[in-house]
Amino acid sequence: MELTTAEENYLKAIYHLSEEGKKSVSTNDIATAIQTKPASVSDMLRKLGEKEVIQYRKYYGLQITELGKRLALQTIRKHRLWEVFLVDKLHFAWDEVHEVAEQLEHIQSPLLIERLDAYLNYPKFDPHGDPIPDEYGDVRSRPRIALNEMNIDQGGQIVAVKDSSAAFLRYLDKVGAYIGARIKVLDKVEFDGSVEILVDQKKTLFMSKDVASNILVLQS
Amino acid sequence: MELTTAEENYLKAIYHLSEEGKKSVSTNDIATAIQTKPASVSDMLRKLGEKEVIQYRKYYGLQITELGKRLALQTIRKHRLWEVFLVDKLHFAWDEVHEVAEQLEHIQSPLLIERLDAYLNYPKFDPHGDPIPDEYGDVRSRPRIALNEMNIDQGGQIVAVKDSSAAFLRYLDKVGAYIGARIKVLDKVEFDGSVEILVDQKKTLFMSKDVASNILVLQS
DNA sequence: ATTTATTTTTAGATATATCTAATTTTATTT
DNA sequence: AAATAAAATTAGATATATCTAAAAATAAAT
Repeated sequence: MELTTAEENYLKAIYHLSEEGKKSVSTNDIATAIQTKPASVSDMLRKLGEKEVIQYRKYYGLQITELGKRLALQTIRKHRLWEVFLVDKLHFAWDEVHEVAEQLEHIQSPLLIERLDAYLNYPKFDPHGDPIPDEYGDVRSRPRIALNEMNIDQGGQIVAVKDSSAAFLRYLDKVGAYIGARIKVLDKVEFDGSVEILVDQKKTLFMSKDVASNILVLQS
Repeated sequence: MELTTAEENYLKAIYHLSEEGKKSVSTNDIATAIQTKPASVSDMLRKLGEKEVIQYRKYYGLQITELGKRLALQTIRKHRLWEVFLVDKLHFAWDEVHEVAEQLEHIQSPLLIERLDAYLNYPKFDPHGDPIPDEYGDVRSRPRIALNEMNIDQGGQIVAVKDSSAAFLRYLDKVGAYIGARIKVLDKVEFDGSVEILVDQKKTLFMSKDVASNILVLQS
């Protein structure tokens, strides 16, 4: 089963929206996610339905099929592996990789991905801390918690960010709260939800609730 | 000027056929080279003519323009750099690379190609022995200069070291002056020949003359 | 339960890239 | 030079992917 680049992009968006715990994925949601118009989405949903990567009934909504999930995860796997390559090998910054990976993820060559995976040493997480599915679509996801929801004296490791906008990533980089940093919660201010944390056992950092709620931590 | 993937493929074929010393490139030749029908070629030639990458007069034939040559060479450069990557880094056999490189050559990202070039150590030939054009389409290599001989405000990219002892490489790695890093000379101290440089537009670095004179820079 | 608003879909256009079949132009032969 | 062959182009279709504007279906509000 072969998908076009456009179809892959739609399916990936549908997968992500489905995973976000929403009861159903709307045509409008997809249009927003993919920066297109609802009319185009309707058309594409019909096609994806015919290809049986989603179950689609007009006006009723859609559900991604097992086949669809498998294909979406393959694309996500490729995207994240390329991100690792760009950051680890080509010294791209976190916030520079997305656009390029969006293109690279559509390259068709199972051998290429197999070799790339090996070359990168079978990474389990991308530079944003998101898990990389294996070739069968399995993910080893660990339980993660938002930084602002941790208790005082609890420790852990920053593994991902919710908001991966360039501005936010630049900010994190600047204050030294990189993916992989070991942190510990020193204090929480009830009033505004801000937190004080210790980074790598040396630097203390104050963070607003807004910032902290966008940082995901693997508790230890 | 932006070309579509199809246009890039046609232009590349036209460039190759033109280089083969033939007096003129025929519609049929192109159709054969690109595995398509003459009717499709006629259509595309009109479009390429409008975009001024070729000079085209119906029934008379075509000639690739300077602009066309430049764009074709850029695509060829990308194709051959990816081939080097696939063979040198991912251990593809030389006869397995073509198909994948045909896809990779269309990825749009000047930064990616710049970094890839650096990562591969500025190869001059691909695995088939064909020369890799530089970013201007030239096959000749540009002059490199020792870092301590650059002028203030001049920028460039670290491309090699004279002294490649382990100790020196460790030092470079530690301060973040890796091969491929984009640098700019911020200041020079007359007294001892030391320099201050900006690395990747964020980190400033001081270097003694001894260190700087062992670093070779490709000026931009 | 009607009316109103929102969401979704369809109808009809546009743009790219391709094809087959028909036509036109150029080249070759007699 | 007229007839024939070859090459190149146009006309008209098809397929993908998108859009705007209109219509249809569902959801929300009075």
